[in-house]
Amino acid sequence: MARRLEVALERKAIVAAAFEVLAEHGLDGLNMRKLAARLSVQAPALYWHIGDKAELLGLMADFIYVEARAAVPACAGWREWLLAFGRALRHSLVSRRDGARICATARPGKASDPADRARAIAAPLVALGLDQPRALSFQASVISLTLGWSSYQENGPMHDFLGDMLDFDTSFELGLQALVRGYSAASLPGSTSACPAI
Amino acid sequence: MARRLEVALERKAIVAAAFEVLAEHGLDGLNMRKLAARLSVQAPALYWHIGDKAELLGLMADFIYVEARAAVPACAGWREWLLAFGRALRHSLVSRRDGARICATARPGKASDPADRARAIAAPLVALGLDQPRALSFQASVISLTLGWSSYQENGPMHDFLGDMLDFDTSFELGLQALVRGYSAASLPGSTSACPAI
DNA sequence: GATTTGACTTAACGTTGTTAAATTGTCAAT
DNA sequence: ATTGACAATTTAACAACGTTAAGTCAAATC
Repeated sequence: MARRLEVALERKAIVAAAFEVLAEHGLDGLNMRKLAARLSVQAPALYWHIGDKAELLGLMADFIYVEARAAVPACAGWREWLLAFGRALRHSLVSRRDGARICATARPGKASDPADRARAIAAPLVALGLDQPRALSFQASVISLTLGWSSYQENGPMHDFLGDMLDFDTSFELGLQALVRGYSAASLPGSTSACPAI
Repeated sequence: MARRLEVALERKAIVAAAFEVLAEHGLDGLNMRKLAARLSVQAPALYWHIGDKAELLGLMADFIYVEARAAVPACAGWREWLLAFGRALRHSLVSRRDGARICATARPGKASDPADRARAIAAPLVALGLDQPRALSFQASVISLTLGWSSYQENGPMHDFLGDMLDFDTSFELGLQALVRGYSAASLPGSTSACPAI
C-alpha cells in the first residue's frame, strides 16, 4: 500500500532523472549507467523498477504528451483545442533536448484497456462535439505535423538546411492552421454524409 | 574514372542489400555484420564505402524520398502535386518494413550546397507557381503528416491501439486533403499580403 | 527470532558500431 | 620481370551498451 506509492515515486524519479541526463547529454548520451549514476545507484537497479530502456523512453514520451495536454486551456470549440494542443505539444517538444526524437522513437506502453485509453485521449475533443473516430484522427494528424516540424528543428543538418530558408515557428503555425482549417471545411454539416470509418 | 563508377555502384549495392536485410529482420535486426554477410564480405569492409551506420540510414531514407518523388505524375497545380506526393511517399514508406522509422530517425547527409539542395527539393512546386519558401514549407508539412501516419501504422502497439478505432488509409487521406485544402485557402491571391518568412 | 521479500550490488555475458593493422590483388612505371 | 603504389578487404580487437544472474542485506512479516 505504502509500497505502491514508493514504487510509483521511484518510477517518477527515474523519469525525472532521465530528463536531466537527456538535457545534459542528449538522447545518444542517455544510457542506463549514466542514468543510474545520477540516482546514486548501479545500472541493474533500474531494472527492478522498469522493464527495459524502451519502456523508459515510453514513459518519457508519455510525460511529454501529458504535459502538453495539461497546458491546453479551456477551449470554445474543437478547432481551438486542436490549435492550442498543437502549440502546447510543440512547446513541450522543443523546450527539451531531443524531445521530438524521443516521442518519434518511443512506442506507447501497453495499456490495460486500449478502448479506455482511446476514450481518455479523445475526451476533450469529444466534449467539444467531435465523435470519437474523428477526435482520434484529427489529434493524430496534429501530433504528426507537430512532431515532424519539431524534428526538423532539432535535427542538426536539417535545421541548418531549412533554417536558412524559412522560420520554423511561422512555418509550423501555418501548417497547423491549414490542417485545422481543412478539417473544419470537411466537417461542416452537410459536407460529408455519415462516416463509416475515419 | 571507371573507379568512381564502381564505387558508386558499390554504395548502391550496399543500400540495396540493406533494404533486403531490413525486409527480413527489421530495423532492429539491421546491423553491420548481417549487412556485410549479405554482400559476402566482412563488416569492416563496409567502412571503406560509407562513413558510418548513420550515413547508411541516411542513404536509405534518401532512397525512399527519391522513389516517392519519382512516382509523382505530372500535375496541373501545386495542390495536386502535394496530394500525389503525399500518397506516393506514404506508399514508399509502408511498402517496406520500418520505412517510416528509418526516415524519422535518419539525418540528411551533408549536401555540397544546401541552397542547391533546397532548390532541387522545391523545384516541382516552384514550377507550379509556388515561391520557394512556401514550396519548402508546404512540402515539409506534407512529409510530417505522412511520416507520422505511416509511423502509427507500422508501430506495433500504436497500430493495435488505433487500428481498432479507425482506418489508417482513410484517416491519412482525410488529413492530407485537409492540410492541402487549408494551404489552398491561405494562398488564395489577396489572402496574405507579401510573405516575409514562411 | 526465523523467514520472507523488496531493493540493491557485483560480476559478467553477448551484441553492437567502429578502428587499427596486416593482407591481397591490380596495374602503372621502371 | 621487378618494383611500388594504391584500392579493397581481412583479421583482430576495443569500448560501450543493454541486460541477466547470482549474491547481499536490511526491513517487514509471521
